[in-house]
Amino acid sequence: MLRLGLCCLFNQAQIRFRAATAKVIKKLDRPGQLIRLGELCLDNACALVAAVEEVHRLGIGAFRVSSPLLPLYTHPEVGYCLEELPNGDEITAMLSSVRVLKDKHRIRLSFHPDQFTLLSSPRPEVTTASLRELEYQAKLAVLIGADVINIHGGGVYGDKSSALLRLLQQISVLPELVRSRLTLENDDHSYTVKDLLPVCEKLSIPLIYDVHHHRCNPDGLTVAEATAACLQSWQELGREPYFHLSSPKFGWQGKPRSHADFIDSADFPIEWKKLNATIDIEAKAKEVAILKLMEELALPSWQ
DNA sequence: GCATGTCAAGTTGTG
DNA sequence: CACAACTTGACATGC
Repeated sequence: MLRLGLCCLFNQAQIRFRAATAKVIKKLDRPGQLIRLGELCLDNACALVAAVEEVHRLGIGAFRVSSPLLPLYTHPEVGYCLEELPNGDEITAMLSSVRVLKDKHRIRLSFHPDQFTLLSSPRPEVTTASLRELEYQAKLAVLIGADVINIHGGGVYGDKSSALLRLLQQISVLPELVRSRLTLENDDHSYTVKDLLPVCEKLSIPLIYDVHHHRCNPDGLTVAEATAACLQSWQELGREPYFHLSSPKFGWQGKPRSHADFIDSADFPIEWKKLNATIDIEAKAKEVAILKLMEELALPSWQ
């Protein structure tokens, strides 16, 4: 059976994740910082519990957790670990309850580190910071029971084959907690499914197939072929395949890259309908867009 | 209250 | 060269 996934935020439901800027946190002394950050973390852990409850209630089967769930965790100056926070135990307990709840409701959780997390950069400081971020997300993934940390290929730096070699090398030496969750996704201007497949195959890393990116940045493969490649990469690991879907904001003329509020059901690859898989829906209207798409395509509720 | 400017980070493409 | 886009606005500030 197919399950659709919500990305990070809600539209209608009153569930909000809090944020902080380093500039403001830096004005506090260290104990003050840890108190403030601890409050934000606990609020966000509570919001994540509410998020899992809410997607279950709506019949949505997956949720992408936003990267700054623990704000500024990996910041070079104000970064911290849970053990340092005065309410660290409480936060850890709340995150564990997310795991229990998502198991109970069979909700799949994932992470998608943002654009600064790259494993193909020739700059060591970029790689170091990316590793730190990936280790943070893996630690969080263990706590809440997320099985996916998904990244893009990153930059090309004028030479794609060298960049792919660096990507391959960096992934191959990742700590197991990260590597066992890491996935690669085709993006909309540099790395296609065709580019990433050899890396995925060599490393036994699954591929997340984003059909919208594929349509923006084609590689000669058909949607059916890219779908099959994605399926195989997951199924040989005995894991549930993962896809991304969105619709272009201004149609396919001009610049189709930014995401529309809703999904045009014509953009849904019909061959996906019969799969056992997760499809993250990237649409500005969030859960409202997912419910609309489920209705239009007569997809069953995930409960 | 509400409008507005700012926020850790990388890379690419557009105007 | 500046700036938007990327998976996503939220928060502090000033009126």
